Parts: sequence; C-alpha cells; structure tokens
Amino acid sequence: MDTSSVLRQLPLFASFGDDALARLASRSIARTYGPGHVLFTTGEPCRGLYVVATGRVRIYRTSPAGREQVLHTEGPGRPVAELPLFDGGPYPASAITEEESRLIFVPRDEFQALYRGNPDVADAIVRELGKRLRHLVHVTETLAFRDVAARLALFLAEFAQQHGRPARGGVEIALDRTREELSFELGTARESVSRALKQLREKGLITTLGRNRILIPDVAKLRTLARPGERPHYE
Amino acid sequence: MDTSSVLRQLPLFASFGDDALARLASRSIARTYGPGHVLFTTGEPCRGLYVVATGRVRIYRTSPAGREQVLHTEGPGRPVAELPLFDGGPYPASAITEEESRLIFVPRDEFQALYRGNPDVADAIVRELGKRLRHLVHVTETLAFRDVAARLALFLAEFAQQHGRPARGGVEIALDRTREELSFELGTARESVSRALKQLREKGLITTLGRNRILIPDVAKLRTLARPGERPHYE
DNA sequence: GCGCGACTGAGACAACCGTCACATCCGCCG
DNA sequence: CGGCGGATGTGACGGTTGTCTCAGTCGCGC
Repeated sequence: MDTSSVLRQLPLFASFGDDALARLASRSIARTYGPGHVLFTTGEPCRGLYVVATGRVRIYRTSPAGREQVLHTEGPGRPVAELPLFDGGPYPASAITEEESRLIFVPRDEFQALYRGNPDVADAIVRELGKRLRHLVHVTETLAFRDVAARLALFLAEFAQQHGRPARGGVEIALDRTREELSFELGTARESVSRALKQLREKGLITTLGRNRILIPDVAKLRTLARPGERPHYE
Repeated sequence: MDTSSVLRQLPLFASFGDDALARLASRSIARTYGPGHVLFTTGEPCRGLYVVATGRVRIYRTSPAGREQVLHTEGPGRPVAELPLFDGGPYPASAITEEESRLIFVPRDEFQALYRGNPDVADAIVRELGKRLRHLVHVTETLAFRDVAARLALFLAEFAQQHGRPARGGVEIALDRTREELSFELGTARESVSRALKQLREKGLITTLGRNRILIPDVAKLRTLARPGERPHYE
C-alpha cells in the first residue's frame, strides 16, 4: 500500500486534491516498525506527526516506580502526537508500537505549512484534539471514581462494542493483550486484573475462553456493574 | 469595567482591532454570579463560550455516588468550555463559580463566525486546548501513580509557585478552600486531606497558620515528597 | 515429546484509604 | 456572653489494592 492512498483515507486530509496529497506523500516517510518500538518518550522535543497506517500504537505515561498508565491507543487511520505540533511544547507522553505497525511520519515543518494554509485541516485537527480531551476526561473520571473491577467491566464493555463479534450466547471479543498490558490500561497491577476477571466470572458477567478470548452474554449488564455505589445521596 | 476592555486583555483576542472587539463586546453578555452558581452540567448541549473576568470557576465531574473530581479551575482572563464549541458535542464536565465571579458569555454562533474568519483566534484556541490537554494528562498521571500525601504535596508546591508570596521562613500561601474542596481537587475524602496535612506537618514540610494559610519553608523539598517509591526498577 | 520461558492464578500480608462516629474549634449573630 | 452551625481533627474499622511468592499452564521451538 503506498503512502498516498493511506493518507487519502484520513478524515484529516479529506479535502485535499490528488496533487496536494501526492506532494505531502513525497515529503513523508513511511516505515514499518516491529512490536515494542518506542517512537518517542515523555518530555522529548517534537519532531513531527505520526499517522498509523496499520498496527497499533500505545500512548502512555510511566511512573518513577516503573508503573505505567495508558492514556489512549490509536489504530489505522489515526494521528499520533498532534498536540505538541501546535504549542511547540515537548511530547506530554511516550508512545510505543504494540504490534508490528506501519507508520507514516510527517515532519514538523511540512505539517505546519500544511495546516496554516488549510483551514479544513486545522478544523480536523481541532476535532481530533477534542476527541482526545473527551477521552482523557473519561479516563480521569474512571480512575478517580471506580474500583478495578468496575474499570475492567467498563473497558470490556467498550471493547466489545468496538471490536466484538456476535457469537452463540452473547458477544465474543479477542483481547490481544496480556493481563499485564491490560493492567496498564486500567492503571492497576497484573494480579488485580486476574482477581477482577475472576469476580466478573463468578457473577456470570463473562466467560473466559482460553487466555485471549472472552464471551460476554450481556454487554449492557456488564456496563451496569461499572457503576457501583450508585446510591442516592441526600444533601 | 466594561466588556471591551476585559476582552482586550485576553490573548485570545490579541490580534483584534478596536472595532472588531467592540462588535464582539456588543454581542456578548457580561454578568456577575454569586458563589456556587452552576453554569452548566455534564452532558448538557453547549450554548456558548464563557470568559472569566473576575473570580474563579471550577470544572469538575461528579460520580454517581456523589463524589467529585476537579479537572481544572480557571481564573481571570481564561476561557471556559471552548471544547464543545468545535466538535459540537455536549459539555464533557460541569462548571460552578467558586466565589463571586463576573463572566462574559459569547454565544455559540457569534463565536464560531469569529474563529472561522480569524486564523489567529483559531490558533489561540488550539493552544488553549493543548494546555488543557497537558494539564489533564498531569491529573491523570497523579491519580494513577501517587498516594494522597504526594498529591497534596504536589498541589501545594504548584499552588505556592503560582499564588505564593515570600514570607519569613519560606513561602506563604492562602488556600481559599475548605478541606473538603481540597479533597475534590485531589480526588479523595475530606478526612484524608486532614491526615495528609498532618503528615506533611510532622515531616516539617509545612506549617499551618490558622485554617486558611500555610507556610512552606522549602517548596523544592515539598516537591520531593511528591515522588515516592522512586526506586530503580530492573528489567 | 521435551523443555524452556512467558503468562496466569492464587494466597498471604501490609499499606492505603473511604467511611462512620464523635469531639473540638472557630466565626458569627443574637 | 451564649449558642449555633459549619469546618476540622482524630480514632476505629473494614474493604480494596499493591506487592511478594510460588505453583500451574500454555505456546513454541528443538
């Protein structure tokens, strides 16, 4: 797949003519990375924009003690690290490929020229930033209010909605993550994920099929558990 | 103070001519609210942009159980709720005045016409969004990695840097918050804030002067406590 | 089919924290 | 001065969770 046709699919460049797109493609660098390749780390100065062609990129923060918190993950057609391009600041987080991924890199200068001359691009970028901001509010709220089991239930329910496929007795999902990677997304420890999975299993909300696959009989009911302590509060 | 001169001070409208600014002012609504006035709540459709002239506005999320998590607070000269203006989505959080505040309200349509015709405004807005995003990453990381005492230490250190004034024996700050309001900012309970304050006091990192004021002998040292568990991790 | 290494589940334990209960303090108003 | 109400400090208690440890399981290559 060539760079132009990948860029063509992005909402970001929807308004581009073929020649503008070809010019952009010619100045971009497409490269395939193996799994576990660190694209950049927190605090590093920003060199440009990455766009995911295939694969998956995880954006995360690391604690001094070595723990990790995933902020978001981006798949095909999604931009990564557009924020620092605007305010000129450093990357606010680190990024790593979760699997073999093909990425298109647009150098900083090239991209800036682009969006300055192109209000549609600026608009699209603002919308991306907005989406990111909303997601981060969601992450923050989840961390502040819900226990591990509830966070897991919420994650699984959302994952099922996005990537699940109907199966006998409910919706089936393939996690494609180890328990430890899951713990990074939920901001907890590997062992707590195991315990939380057990809890959900015992309540009949999920059935584990091997290590990777999970069957969810009722996604809506799973979501319900994600709102614990839902008692009235008087004041 | 009239609306025009307030707007004039905003970096957002720095590039405006006097007449453009006057036009904007004439279509905006300035109003003073008492403390504790709810401007909008999570999920509500967006009606326009607020700009803080005087006072302070708190943006927060509420849990079903009645707990609260502050996402950020904005003071004079800062815009509130610019995000939903762009993607057309609902407010992602709620907002309330913390004290008596004068706010300028710019209706949605008026504002959109504004930034579409004015690349400088769009730029400024994107930078605001970026700042917000960075701050939220910080909040998320803090919640995920640090215990209450460390979060409090970090909060006080940052507050001292922003609003502290030099005094005999260190930097003095006036919190202007009850312990409960503090607990909302830190994502914890009122009692835990009391206990964490006691901890910091016992370690000699702070001295409490009455209920509202705190003396910090060494802000840098206070920051140090905010990074607990800083042990090397081998792998 | 054997063995290695990564992944997973489970138990024990302590630390942290939210909650309840209650005593105390403080400002304020009568 | 008295008292009232909100704010604060403190102790007790239990649930949640991070950490340590170890055993069991699975996949994969040889």
